[in-house]
Order: sequence, then structure tokens, then C-alpha cells
Amino acid sequence: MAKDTKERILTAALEMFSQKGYEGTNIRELSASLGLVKSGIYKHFESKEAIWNVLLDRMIAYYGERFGSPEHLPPVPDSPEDFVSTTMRMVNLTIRDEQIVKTRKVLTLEQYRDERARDLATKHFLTGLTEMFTRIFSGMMEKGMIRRDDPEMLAFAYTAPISALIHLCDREPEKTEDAIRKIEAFSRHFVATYGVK
Amino acid sequence: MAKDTKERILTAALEMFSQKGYEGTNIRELSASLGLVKSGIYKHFESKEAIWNVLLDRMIAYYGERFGSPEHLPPVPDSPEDFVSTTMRMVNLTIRDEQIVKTRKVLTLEQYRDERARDLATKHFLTGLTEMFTRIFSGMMEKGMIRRDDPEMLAFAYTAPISALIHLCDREPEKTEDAIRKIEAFSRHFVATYGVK
DNA sequence: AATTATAGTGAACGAAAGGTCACTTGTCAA
DNA sequence: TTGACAAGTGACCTTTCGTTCACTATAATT
Repeated sequence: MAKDTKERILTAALEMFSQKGYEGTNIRELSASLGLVKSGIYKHFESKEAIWNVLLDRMIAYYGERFGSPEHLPPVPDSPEDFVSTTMRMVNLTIRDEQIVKTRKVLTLEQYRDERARDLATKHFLTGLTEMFTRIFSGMMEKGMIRRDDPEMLAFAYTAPISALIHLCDREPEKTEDAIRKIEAFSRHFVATYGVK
Repeated sequence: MAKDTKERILTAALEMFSQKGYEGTNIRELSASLGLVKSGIYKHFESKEAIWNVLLDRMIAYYGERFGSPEHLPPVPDSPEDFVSTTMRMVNLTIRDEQIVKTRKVLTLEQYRDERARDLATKHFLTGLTEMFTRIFSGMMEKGMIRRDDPEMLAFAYTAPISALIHLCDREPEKTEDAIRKIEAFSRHFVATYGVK
């Protein structure tokens, strides 16, 4: 029990930051949750802020990897049912993956305090998903699956409601099942509305 | 300069809470911003938490007033253009009104810490607007302005993207003009999509 | 076997937090 | 005019914060 302590600190810090925020988190409690005494932390990080910075750097890097590189884009679905299930696969990942949930929470809590968190929040909550689905809808229009329209507008109209329900799950996890059903219903409503008859 | 001090404290506290969060706000700075020394605060409130509770009570009361009573519901619009301008009037109010902006920010920051803030956040960000527009869309369907569909689904599909852009304005005020244009474009897109031909 | 770097301990630090209290000041009713 | 009270001050209290440091135990390196 030595070498992985740095990683364990980062994991515990993300957990606490995402629940209590940066200011609400204190080093004593953080180290205690790892079975350490508080000064032990400083063998791995020079300050509380340093922990925060490493976490943010990783969030930014992870985001760039996941949304920035073209090979991570989901393929253009080739049926309405495929479209819905592609959506639900992404939604389930983003709601169940603890790392991603905590990242969203922490960005929510620190968006007014830290400029990089603010920028990343906008990408996470708004522009990232919109860009991804702009491509998907463009592809679907070319395939003739949905009627020709502004793909970016459609992407925005599609992802923002889903995003809102994902935030609801973060805020009130007991409503997760309900929210997922609503997302699926919305997804079907969407293809029914924009799909070619 | 005496009697209104209590109100001035509440105003300043909402301002600070909305920027730095509850934990990030300290009484010294708060009182200094009012030209007081910190112990002066305690002549008006028995603790920092008491200030928070009064603010939250007011938010809850104000919300109930604004969204709970039927007489505050906007009338059902009677043309697509009227629908768009009704929306834009509401959006402008909710984006420009400092009190409302700060309320949203503070609910965003405290939603994981305070249960009442969490509940109010869900109403503010999701269910409140949806309920309001469910009635509006029901009315519009009866008038034959838009095609018959699930009014609640439409309300959700309409308000969530607008909500997302309002959050963007809170996060990055410099993008406000742009966001308002996007909201209007979205509103027109929406009536064009669901309106009867 | 001796050395050295690493991880962790526990006591202590100064700063800043929320809060208390004896005191002064200004206002107004009796 | 006086007394009472609300509003504000400044010194002080306790607790907790992030951080430092001399020290120890351990495991790897020479």
C-alpha cells in the first residue's frame, strides 16, 4: 500500500469535491477517508489546489479524448430503432459511469469559481453533445432517414432535453429509472416528429 | 441607516452565495461589503445558516407565487408570432432580472448540499417550466394552432433547450446576446415543426 | 550490510473561520 | 430629561483550516 496512494487520493478527492465542492472539502476528512493522517497527503501533492488542478487536467484530457477524436464518434444509425438504442447506450454510460457523474457534478459546482471548469462545463453540458449529434443528423439526412433541416438545430433540440434529464439524475438519483424512460420516450417522439413518413 | 440593514444583508448574502457558494462565503467579507464589522451581522441574524435559511424560504415562497398561482400564467398565445414573443418576454425577464439569475446560480451551487435547494432546483430548471408550457400547448392545440400531440412531451421538448441556454447565460454572460438569438431561432423552428400547415 | 529514497506519523504552526460579549452610540417614547 | 432599546463596534474566544517539519518505518539500491 504505497505506490497507488496518489491515485487513491485523486479518486477520493473527486468523490468529495463532487459532493461538497472544493471549498467544502477539507484535507483532514479527505485523508481520513483513505486511512491516512492529513500530513500524508502532502507527500503526494503540494497543496489542495494542486489536487484540484490535476483532476481538472485529467477531466480536460479525458473530454478531449472522448469527444475530440473522430474515431470515438458513434456510427450513423441506419434505422429509427438503431437511433434510439444508440442514444440509450450513450445515456446509460453517462448516467451509470461514476467517474463521469462525478465529473459533471464537480463542473456544476465549480463553474463560477474556476474558468477552466466553466469552459469545460459548457462543452460537457451543451456544445459537445450538440456537435456530436450534428454529425449524426447530417448522416441521417443523407441516408434519407429524417427530413432535411438544419442539423445543428436538430442536434440542439435533441440533446438539450436529454442533458436536462441527465442533470436530474445527478441531482436526484432516485429518479434515474424514471428519467431513463422519459429519455427513451423523448427519443422516439423525436424520430417520429422528424422522420420521413 | 438602520432599519433596512437586515434587507441589505440578505441582498449582499445572495450576491456572495451565488458567486462563491455557501461554504465559500465568509461573514467578515460579507459584512465588510456593507460597511459593517462582522459582529454587526449577528444583531440581525443569529448565524450564517440563518441567513441562508431566510434566503431559501424566500426563494421557495417567490417560486410558489410566480409558478404556483394560476393568475400568473401567461395567456395562451393566438398566433405563432405571439407564441415566439411570449417566450422571448419570459426569457428576457429570467435572464436580465438579477434576483432570478442569482437564485438560479445559488440553487445550482447548493443543490447537492441542501435538500430544499435540490427540490427547488428541479422545479426551477425542469418541472416548473414544463408544467407552465404544458398548459400553453394544450391551449394552442385546442385553438388548432399546433398539431395534436402529447402536450407535456412538447412542453419538455420546448423548455429544456431554452433552459440549457439560460444556464449558458448564467455561466458565460458574455454569450447572452448570442444565446437569446439562438432561443428565438429555436422557438421559430419549434412552431414551424409542430404548427399545423 | 550500509545507504538512500519513499511513504507515512504526529505535533505544531499561523491564518482564517464562525460566533460571543461588554460596551458605545443614536433614536424615540414616557 | 431621562430611560430604554435597537444598531453598531472592537476585542476576544474556540474551532478548523491548509500547511510544515522533524521523525520513523519500510523497501529498494549500492
